[in-house]
Amino acid sequence: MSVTIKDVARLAGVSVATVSRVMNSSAPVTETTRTRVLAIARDLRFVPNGSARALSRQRTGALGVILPDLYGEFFSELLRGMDQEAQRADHSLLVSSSHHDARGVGFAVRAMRGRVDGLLVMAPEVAGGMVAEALPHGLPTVLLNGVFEGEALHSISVDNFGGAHAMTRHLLALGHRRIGFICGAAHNADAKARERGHHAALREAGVPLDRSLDVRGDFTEASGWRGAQTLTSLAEPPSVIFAANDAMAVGALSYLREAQIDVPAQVAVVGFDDIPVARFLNPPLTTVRVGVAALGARAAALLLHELAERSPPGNAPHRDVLPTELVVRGSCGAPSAAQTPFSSLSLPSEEPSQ
Amino acid sequence: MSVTIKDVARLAGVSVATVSRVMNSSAPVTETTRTRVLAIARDLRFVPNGSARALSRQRTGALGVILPDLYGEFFSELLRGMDQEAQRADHSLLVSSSHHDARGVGFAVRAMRGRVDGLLVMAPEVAGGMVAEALPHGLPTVLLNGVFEGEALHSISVDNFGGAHAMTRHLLALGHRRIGFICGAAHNADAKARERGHHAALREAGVPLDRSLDVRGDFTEASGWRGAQTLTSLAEPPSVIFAANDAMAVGALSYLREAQIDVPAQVAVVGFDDIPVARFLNPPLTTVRVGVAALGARAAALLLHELAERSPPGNAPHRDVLPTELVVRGSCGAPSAAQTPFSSLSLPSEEPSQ
DNA sequence: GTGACCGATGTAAACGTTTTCACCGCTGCG
DNA sequence: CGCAGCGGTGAAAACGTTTACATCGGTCAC
Repeated sequence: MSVTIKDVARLAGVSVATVSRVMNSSAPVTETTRTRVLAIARDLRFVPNGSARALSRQRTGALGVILPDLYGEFFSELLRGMDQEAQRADHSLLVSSSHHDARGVGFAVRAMRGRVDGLLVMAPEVAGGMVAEALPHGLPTVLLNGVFEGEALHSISVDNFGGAHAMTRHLLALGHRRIGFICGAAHNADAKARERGHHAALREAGVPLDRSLDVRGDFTEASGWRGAQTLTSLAEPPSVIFAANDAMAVGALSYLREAQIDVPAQVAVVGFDDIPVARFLNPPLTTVRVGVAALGARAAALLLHELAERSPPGNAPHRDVLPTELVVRGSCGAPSAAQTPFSSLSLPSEEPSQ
Repeated sequence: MSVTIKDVARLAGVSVATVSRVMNSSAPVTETTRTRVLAIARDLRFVPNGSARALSRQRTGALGVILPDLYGEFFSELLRGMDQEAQRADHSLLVSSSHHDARGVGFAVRAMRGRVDGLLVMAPEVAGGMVAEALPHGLPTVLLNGVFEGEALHSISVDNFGGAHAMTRHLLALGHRRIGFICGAAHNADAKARERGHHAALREAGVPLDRSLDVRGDFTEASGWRGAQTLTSLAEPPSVIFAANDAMAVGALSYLREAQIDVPAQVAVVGFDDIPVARFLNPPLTTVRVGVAALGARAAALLLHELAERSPPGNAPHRDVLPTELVVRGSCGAPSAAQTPFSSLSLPSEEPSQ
C-alpha cells in the first residue's frame, strides 16, 4: 500500500537499520549514504508509520485528553493551553469529549490505552476514585479540577473556594447585602466549591443566608438567562447577581438588557473564569480570573515532566492549586472599574485566524 | 511492564488467537472459554494496546485534525461538531493546532502519518496545492474552507460570498449607504471571499466603493475594537459596521460602548459566523449563521464515509459548499429584530458542564 | 606488531496485536 | 460410508518500526 522503510532501504541499497538511523540521527552514518538515503526518502515521500514507531519504542508522542464537553470558550481555552505545552515537547493531543459519568470516562480511558503516553482527565462530576479505578495500571495521569479522596493521582485545580470568597467579599465591600447566586450543576465539583466560598464569605460577614437567593444553573448561557429572570422576579430582588461562571453571566446580562434592567445601576452582575470574551462584554464583566489556558498548560507540563523523568512511579502525587485573581471591570458598579479592555490587561498575544 | 494479551492467554490456558477472538467477537468461541477469558482479562485489567492494534489491522480509529489556531469560540464549535461525528463512529480526534503557513501544515501532516485514518485540514491561509503536496500518498483528506485550484481533495466550505452578499443587501435595504467593513487577515481565504461578497452587493446596488470604509482586521476581538475606532473617527463615519466575523464584532461593540456611541441608534453593528455567544450580546448581534459545529460534523462525516467505503481512491472529489443564513437580531436596528435569544432559535441542545 | 577501540554497517529480535492457515472432531447429506 | 462443511482452536506470519548484538575495516597506543 504505502511506502515503508524497507522500500527506502532497498532502493538505497542499505539495510533498514541504516535508514532508521538516518531518519532519527540515532547513530553515525557516512555522509554519502546519509544524503543518498535522504534523497530516496524524499522522492518516495516516505514518512515513518506512527503506530509501528509507537509500538517499537514504547512511546506514542501523544497525550490523551478527556473532557466532559467541548461547548464554550472555557474548553477551547483549556485545549489551547494544553496544545501549546504539548507542542513544545513534540506531542499531540488525542481528544475525547462528552464524558460526564463514570462509565463514559472509563470507556474513554480504555480507548486510549497504548495510544497515548499519559492522560489529562477533567471530570468534575466524577469522583477521583472512579477515575483511578478505570485507569490502566501505570499510565501517568493528571486530574484536572477533580474530586479527591486521597487518590494517588497527580492533580491540578483552581482555587474555586478562594476566588468565590474574594468575589463575595468584594461585593460586600461595595455595600451589597442581597447577593443572588446562580450555581452550577448539582454534582459538579467546581460548582460546589464556588458555592461554598460564596457562603463562607457571607457567613463571615454576618450576612444571614437566604436560600431563595441561590438558584441552580448548569454553566450554560441559557441557564444564566433563566437564573437572572428568577432572581429579578423575587419579591425582594438582589442588588447583584453572582454567576458561578462567565457563560451564565453572559446569559444573565442578556436577560437583564432584555428586561430593560440597567447594569450595574439597577442590578450588578459578576462572573467567574474570565474567559476571553468577558472583557468585551457590555458592560465589561467583573469576574474571577482563572487563567484557563494556563491551567491546561500547567497540567500538560506536569504530565510531560512526569513522562520525562519517569521517576519512581509511585512517588508522592503532585497536587497543585492555581491561585485566582479578582478582576474588577464595569459590571459590578465599582467606581474604580477599568474603562477599556486594554487598560489593565494585555490582550492574548497569540495571532488567531479562522 | 503492562499486561498483554499473552498474559491473559497464558493464565486462561488458551492461545493468544482465542483471546483476540474473545475480545473482538471476531469468531465463534465456546461460551465456557469465553467467560473464562473475559474473567481473567478483567482481573488483570487487560486493555489491548492501541498501537499494536493499529499496526496489525491497518486502521487506527483516529482522525487527524489540523487547525490554524484554537483561540475563540469558532474553533471550539468546529471541534465539537467533529468530535460528535467521530465519536458516533468510534473514532477519536488527534488535534494539532497553530499551523498557519505551508511549512507548519506540512510538518503537522507528516507527524500524523500512520497515527490516523484520515485528515481534516483547515488552513485558510495555505493554498490547497501546498496541502496536497505535503500529504502522504493515499491518506484520505478533507479540506475545510480551503483554497482550491482543481485539487483532487475532498473539500467542504461555507458560502462566505453568499453570506456576506446577503448581509450587505440587508443593510442596504435598511437604508444604509455608508457601510464600514472590517476585513480579516490579508491572506485568509474566508476573509477574502467575505470581502468580495460585500463589494459585489455594493456594486450591484450602484453604491460607489469608498476604500476608506474598508479597514483591515485579523479576526480577533482586539482588531475589531481598533477597527471600530478607526471607522468612527472618519470625517464622514459609516452608519453601520460590518465585521467579517463575530469576534471582531464583539470587539467593535466593546469599543462603541466605551466611546458612548449607541448601538444601533448611532451606528449599527453586524458580524459573521453566529458563534454561540452572538445571541447573548448586548445588543444581540445580527450576523450570518454558518453552523460552525455543523461544518465540523459534516467534514468528519464525509471523511468517515470515505473511510468506510474505501471506494476507488481516485474518484471524483466531493466539494460541498454549506449555505449560510442571515440572522437578524437587535444590533442592526431592523424593526423586526427578535426580542429574546430564545424567541426565534432553539438553544444548543447539548448539556454543557464545566 | 598486536590488541583495543571506534565508526559504519547488517542481522535479527523485539514491540503487541490481528489474521491466515491448518487442524481436529463433529454432523449431516448424498 | 465418504466427504463436505462447520464450530472451535492453535501456530505462526504478518504489520513497520527500533535497537541490541555482531561484524568488519581501520587507526591508535603501547
